[in-house]
Amino acid sequence: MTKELPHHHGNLREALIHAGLQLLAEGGPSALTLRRAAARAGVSHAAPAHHFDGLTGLLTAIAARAYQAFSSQMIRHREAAEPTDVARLVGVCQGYLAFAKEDSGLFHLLFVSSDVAREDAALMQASGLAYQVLRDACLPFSPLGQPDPEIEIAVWSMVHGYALLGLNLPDSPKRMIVQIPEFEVLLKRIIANPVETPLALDRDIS
Amino acid sequence: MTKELPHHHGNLREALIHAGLQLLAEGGPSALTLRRAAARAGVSHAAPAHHFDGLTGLLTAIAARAYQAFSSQMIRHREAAEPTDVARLVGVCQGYLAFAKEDSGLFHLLFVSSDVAREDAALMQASGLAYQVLRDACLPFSPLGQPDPEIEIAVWSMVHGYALLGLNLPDSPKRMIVQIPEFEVLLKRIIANPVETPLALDRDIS
DNA sequence: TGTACATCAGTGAACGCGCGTTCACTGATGTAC
DNA sequence: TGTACATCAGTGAACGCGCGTTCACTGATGTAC
Repeated sequence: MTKELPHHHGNLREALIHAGLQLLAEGGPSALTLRRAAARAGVSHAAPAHHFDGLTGLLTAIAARAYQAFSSQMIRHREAAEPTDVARLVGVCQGYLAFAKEDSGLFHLLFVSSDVAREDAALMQASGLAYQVLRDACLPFSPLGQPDPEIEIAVWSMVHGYALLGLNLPDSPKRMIVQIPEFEVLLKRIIANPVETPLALDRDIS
Repeated sequence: MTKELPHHHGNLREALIHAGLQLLAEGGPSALTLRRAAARAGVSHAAPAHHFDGLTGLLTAIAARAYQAFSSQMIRHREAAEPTDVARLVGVCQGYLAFAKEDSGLFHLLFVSSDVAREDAALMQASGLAYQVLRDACLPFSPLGQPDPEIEIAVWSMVHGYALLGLNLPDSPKRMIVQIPEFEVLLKRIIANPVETPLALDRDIS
């Protein structure tokens, strides 16, 4: 807590990013301000101006870092799954949901916050890598063996909506539903029965 | 603009709600404050305290009104659709998406904002009615002829995720997708091929 | 119908808060010679 | 190896901003008699 770093911090930029990640994890989106991040990093509130272009700059750098954690979470769940195409896609989605639930402050930053410079190069690269994980997992289910926007958006929309309904759903409608089904069950409605090739299923229907 | 209403406003509560709806529509979630709503209603900034329990009270009243508009939008699209079960469900979803797109400030208030008193009775009633519209539209696709959480959550998650990705998606991943499919196409993956009864499809596969 | 009075719904000044930002400054670091 | 000096990375005081809230007040409304 007490830092004896004399005047020059050494790596304040990195320290501010980590402080911001902590603040978001602890108090949600509204908990992160420049002044608080500076205080958490043990530095005066004017110091961040030497490293970031205002609050937006700090938020953008944190968002890029958060996308990396997001990708890692999806990959971790994928690698822990059975080595089948279905299990790996389910795993990626479970990583998506786990990140949304466990790091909801970061999830909000990635998908909701309007204070992030979305055009930032590092951020765009990090987000592109994250979405590539999801797309790769969808590839085995594309009818032509190449990326298929239809299945990608179907899976992506469903997992994203499921994540956000779980996070933000008012209690009233939640109570209207007797039991929330597992996401895996919902997902299989999409991937097990491709509309285009109903005869190519590996379930025997004859 | 210039109001000659002398001291007593008449129906300030209603005027504040409408001012808030306007502010949200014009400037998004951050544009609505007590002071601005009061100014828009042509009244001093201290006046709202006589009608609402702080900012949260005003936001909650606005959210209840927004749920009514949300329901209306879904019903309007449903009634404009062909009188088939599929077309009506597609219509309800298109109403859902239209509301999210056209009234994104209100949509944010309903599903994202943390400044709303979710336990408010009027709000819970309004949200319950809105969700009932979606549930009713799903009913014809439930295998047992009674509400089926699985299909409801599947449809709900997908339409919700599709709406939010369309609103908040960073440009980078958007550019990764060649063409965003229409929601109707995605929806039919869910409702046309129920997992439980693959042989009961009305498409001929023999 | 008239009068006294309680209640209601506004006003406007003031408060404290945390915020991002600016500014002159100073101590530490790095470099040229 | 030393020395002069430019540059960098901090400090802390101060600024203005808009916010929600409080407070004593006052004009308008409604009611009892």
